[in-house]
Amino acid sequence: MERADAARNRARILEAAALLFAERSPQDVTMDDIAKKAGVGRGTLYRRYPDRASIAVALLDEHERALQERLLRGEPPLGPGAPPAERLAAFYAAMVRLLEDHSHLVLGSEVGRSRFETGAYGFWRAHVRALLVAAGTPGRDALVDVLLAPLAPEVYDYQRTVLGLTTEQITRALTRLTAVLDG
Amino acid sequence: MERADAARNRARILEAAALLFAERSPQDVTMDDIAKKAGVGRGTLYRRYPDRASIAVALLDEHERALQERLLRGEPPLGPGAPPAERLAAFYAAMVRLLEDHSHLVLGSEVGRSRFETGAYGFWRAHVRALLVAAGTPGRDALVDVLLAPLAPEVYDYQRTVLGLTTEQITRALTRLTAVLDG
DNA sequence: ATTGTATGTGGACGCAATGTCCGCTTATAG
DNA sequence: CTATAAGCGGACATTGCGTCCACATACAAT
Repeated sequence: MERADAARNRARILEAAALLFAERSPQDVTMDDIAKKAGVGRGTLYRRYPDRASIAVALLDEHERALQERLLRGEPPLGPGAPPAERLAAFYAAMVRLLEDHSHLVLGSEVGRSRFETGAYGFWRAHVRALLVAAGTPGRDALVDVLLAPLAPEVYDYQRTVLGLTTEQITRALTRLTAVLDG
Repeated sequence: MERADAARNRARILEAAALLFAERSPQDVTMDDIAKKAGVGRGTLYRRYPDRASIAVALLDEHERALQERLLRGEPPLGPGAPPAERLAAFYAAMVRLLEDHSHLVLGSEVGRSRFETGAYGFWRAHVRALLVAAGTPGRDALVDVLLAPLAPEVYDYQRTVLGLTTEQITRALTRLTAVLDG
């Protein structure tokens, strides 16, 4: 059971981190910045969150949970019921929304390899793999990560920020990937 | 024109870096390690290579050039002449070889966003885009990076190291992506 | 209420790596 | 042989990380 002061500080930390992540590039936010803004000491911060990524993950958590819930029990085509290809397309569209709405958080949490070690990646992976099974697509195990790769925050950020593509263009391109299901 | 001692030191630095990158994880190799192993001072190292990534890029350069040459002027299906889908499949196979043979270098050079800023990425991008144009595929500009995303070193490394997939499995999965060309 | 104690706090501290700076050295040209 | 531009190298300041521990405080048991 969590003590009252601990709970208060956790809330302060998350709030401060959200503000800082929103106002500047995630890797320019130091653990010290977060501690200062939250009004807690360095040790208190490290007690719960060993690094920046874990804070961003905590902040993302609720949004990701909401999407996961819709994937499991929501209406088709996102939820169960629709054909696999349509469900995959709906999943892509939803992920683009998530990336767009919380790009700063996602960039803060999932830099490089750490992306694969989050629980969320495991969930997306299981979901897409199930769709591949349902569609009877061979070579699932390798195809899953291939299909998830374009959702890497760096890729999305590059497409949006550097190339100046719209969310619609990206969503359409991702939708074309559903062609690999039936083949 | 480059002075003799400068050329000697450049060679020493690259050789030392190659050894170090081969023997341990790239991010565990510090600039200081490289300088020490090369027998040069810190300032000498920084004079040419502002960071680890630029050294890895230099080391990768010749291998990438060789592939680029084959893409431009080599035999089909890698070089010009074959249908776009086959050329894309051949490109994927060649990139898997490159990633496999030089994974440590690639991981050292292209962590996260920096991948998109290398000249090599620009080349791969132009190549794949040309294939999309040749195939008459719509939505090129967004599709290019989607098709290149699974070649991100982190993704490949995750598939090989953590999931334990074979190069064949990965190549086959990538080959399936060529389905998006005709559709 | 009081007190005991487990839990939590906070900032000082040591460490490791970065990138810069500048006096010294050396290659090369005339 | 000498002038000089280019290159060298290591000391230094800086920055961020993660730990540690003396102190504080919430909560429960009496």
